Amino acid sequence: MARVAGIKDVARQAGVSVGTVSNVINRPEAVLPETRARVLAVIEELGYVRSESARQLRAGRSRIMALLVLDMGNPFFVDVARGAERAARAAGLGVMVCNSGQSPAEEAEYLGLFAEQRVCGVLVTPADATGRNLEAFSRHHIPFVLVDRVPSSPGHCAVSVDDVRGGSLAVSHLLSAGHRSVAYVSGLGDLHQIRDRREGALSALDRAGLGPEALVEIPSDRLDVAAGRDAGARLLGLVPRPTAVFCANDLLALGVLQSLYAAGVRVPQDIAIVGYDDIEFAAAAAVPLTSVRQPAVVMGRMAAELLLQEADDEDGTHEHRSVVLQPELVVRASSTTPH
Amino acid sequence: MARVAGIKDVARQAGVSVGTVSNVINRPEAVLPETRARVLAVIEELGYVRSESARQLRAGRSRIMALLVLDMGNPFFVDVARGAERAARAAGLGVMVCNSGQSPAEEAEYLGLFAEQRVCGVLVTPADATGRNLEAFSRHHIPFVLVDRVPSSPGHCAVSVDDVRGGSLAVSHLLSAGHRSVAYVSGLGDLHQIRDRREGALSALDRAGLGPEALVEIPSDRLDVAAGRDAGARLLGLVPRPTAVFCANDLLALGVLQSLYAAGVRVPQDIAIVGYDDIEFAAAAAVPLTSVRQPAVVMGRMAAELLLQEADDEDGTHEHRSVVLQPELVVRASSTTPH
DNA sequence: CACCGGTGGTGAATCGATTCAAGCCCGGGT
DNA sequence: ACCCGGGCTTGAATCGATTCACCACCGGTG
Repeated sequence: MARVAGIKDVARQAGVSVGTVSNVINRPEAVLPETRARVLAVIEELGYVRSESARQLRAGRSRIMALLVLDMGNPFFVDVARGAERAARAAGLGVMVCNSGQSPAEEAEYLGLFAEQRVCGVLVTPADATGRNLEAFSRHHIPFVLVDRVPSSPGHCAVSVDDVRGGSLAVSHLLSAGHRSVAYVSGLGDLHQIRDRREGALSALDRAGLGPEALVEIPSDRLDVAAGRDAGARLLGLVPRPTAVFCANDLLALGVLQSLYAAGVRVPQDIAIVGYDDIEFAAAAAVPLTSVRQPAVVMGRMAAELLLQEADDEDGTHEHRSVVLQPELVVRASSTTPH
Repeated sequence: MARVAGIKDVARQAGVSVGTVSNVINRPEAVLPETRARVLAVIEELGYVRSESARQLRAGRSRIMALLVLDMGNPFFVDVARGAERAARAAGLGVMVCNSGQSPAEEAEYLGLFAEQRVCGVLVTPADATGRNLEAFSRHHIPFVLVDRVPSSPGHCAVSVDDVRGGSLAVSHLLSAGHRSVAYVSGLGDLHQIRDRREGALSALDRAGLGPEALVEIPSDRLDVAAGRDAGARLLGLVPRPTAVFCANDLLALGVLQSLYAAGVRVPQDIAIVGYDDIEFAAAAAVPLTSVRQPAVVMGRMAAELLLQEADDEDGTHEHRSVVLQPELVVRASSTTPH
C-alpha cells in the first residue's frame, strides 16, 4: 500500500485523468459539477493532500515568507511577527520565523537556508551592519524588505521607525525634568537602531546646550534582561553617578530597574529610567516604565505588504519604497518625580 | 538568461553529468578531487543553490519540523521554541513556528498546511481538547509529539509537566501562609493544563481539610495580560473577597497585579498572588511574582528529540514515550507577608 | 452536409535533484 | 593474453503537480 496518496491515485480511482484532478483543485468552475463531485469524493476517501513541494518545484518558488529577527525573546519582535503573519496569511502565505540572535554568522546561515527553500521573500532586521550578508543574498534575486532599519542602498524596500527622533524624545523628556547627565545603556555599536537612538540623544543634549560628554555610555553585548542587570551594576559604580538612564530597549531597562531596586536605589527619585519599544511588560514593571513606543505590529504588516507587492510584480515596474513610521513617548512613573 | 541556475547548468558548465554534481554535493569523497574542485568552482561562479523543493519531492518529506503553540506572545512558549529550535538545528532541520491562538479552527488550518508541506513532524500544544484535530491529522502518517500535555491516546509521544503537582504546590504554599480562600484565575476549561492545575489546587485544599468551595473560579477567555486585568477587576468585586489568587499563568498574574495595584489594593498584604510558568518578566514585576517554574527550554528540546527519534525510525520499532517533567515553586514577594 | 465555436476532458512535457544500474578505465593477478 | 575488481562517471528513471496543445463531442448555422 502506497504510504500516501498522490494525484495519480485519485485520478485512477475516480476514472479521470490527472489533469482533471488538478483542475478540480485549482479551477473548479472549469469542471462539470458531477465530475467534480466524484473527484472530491475520492479525494476525501483517500485523504489526499496535494504536495507543496511538487507545486513549488513547478512554480519555481515557495509560498512561504521568511522573517528573520534579532531575538524572539523580545516581545517587540513578537509583535512585528504578529503583524507580518497576519498580512501574509491574508495573502495565503505561510511565515517562517527565525532568530539571528544578532549574530552575522547565524544570519548568513539562515539566509542560505531561505535561498534553498526558494522562499518568496524575506523580511529581515539585519544583524550584520556591514550589509555583506544581504549583499551576498541579493544574487539570488529573492526580494527582501528591511525591517526596523533604513535602507543603505536603494535596491530594496524598508520599513523603519525614526530612531533618531525616538532617542531625542526620550532624552528631551529627561532633560526637561532637570537631569543634566544621562547614561545610555546600549548594545555594541554595530546596530543601526542603537546608533540612531544615540544620535537622537546627542542632538537633544545639544539643543539643551550640553555637550556629548553629558551622555555616559554603558555598552552591553546583548539586549536582554540579564544584560540590563549587568549594566545596572556598572551604572551604580560610576562616579559621578548619572541621575537618569536611557536604555536602548525595554528589556535592558527592566534589567537595570531590577538591579537598582535590589541595591536600594529609588526610581525615579534617585535615578530616572526611560526605555524603548513600550512592550506590554513595560507597564507591568516594578515601577511602570516610561518608554518610547514603536508601532511594531504596523511595521510587521507594512513590511509584509511591501514584500508581497514586490513579489507579485511581474513586469519589473516595482519601485522600492522606504516607509518611516513615527515613535511616541509614553510617560510613566519611572521618569516623573512624584509630587 | 535563466533566472536561476540549476544543477544542469552547473553540470554543463563544468563538463560533467548531473549525477556527478549531485555527488559533489552529497558524497564529496566519492568524486575525484580535481573534478570536485572544478565543480565547486562552477557552483561558486554561478551562485548555484540547490532547490529544497526538488529534493523534498524526491525524498517524500521536507526537512522542516513544525511547532504549533498557543501563543508566541507568552514568553513560556518562546522558551519552548528556543529549546526545540536548538535540537532541530543540531539535526540539520529547520523549524516553522506557528500560533493557534487557542483556536481549534486555526489549529486545524495549520495542521492542514503542515500536511501539504509534508513536514517531517509536528510539535503541538493542542488547542482542541476533543483531540479531533489531531485524530484527523493522524491519517497523514506524520509523526507528532504533544508538548505540555499528557497523551490521551497511546498513538504518539508526549512531553509534559506535572500540572497537578504544580497546582498543588502553588495552593499549598498559599494555605501554609494562612489563607483559607483562594481565587483561581484560569482560561475557559477546555485546556488540559488549566484543568490539571485546578485539580492540584483542589487536592491541596482537600489535604488542608477545605472543600472545593474554598476555590473561587474566575474564568477568562484568554490567557494574556489584558485578560488578567479584567480578571483582577472581577476579583475586586467579589464578596467576600478571597485573600489569595492563583493564576493559571504569569501573564494573567501580571494583569491581575496591575489592576489590584491601580485600585490601591496592596500585594501581598491585602491579596497574595501566585503565578505559573516563571517567565523572565515575573521577577521584574511591580511586586516580584511567586510562580511555579516550568522547564520550558528542556521541554522544547526533549519534544524535538523524541520527534527526531520517531521520524528516523525506519523499521517501525519506535515505541511512543511520555515524559513527565517536574515543576518547582519559586517564592517571591507577591505571596510572602513582609515581616 | 460541411463548418464553427465552445465545453469538458486528456495525456505528455516539465520543473530540479537524487539514485542506481551500467559502463569505462586502469592496475594487478593468473 | 585474459579476466577481475575497484574507482569514477554517466544517463535515465523517478518523485507529484501543473500546464497546454490537442481531441471529442454537440448544437447551431449557412
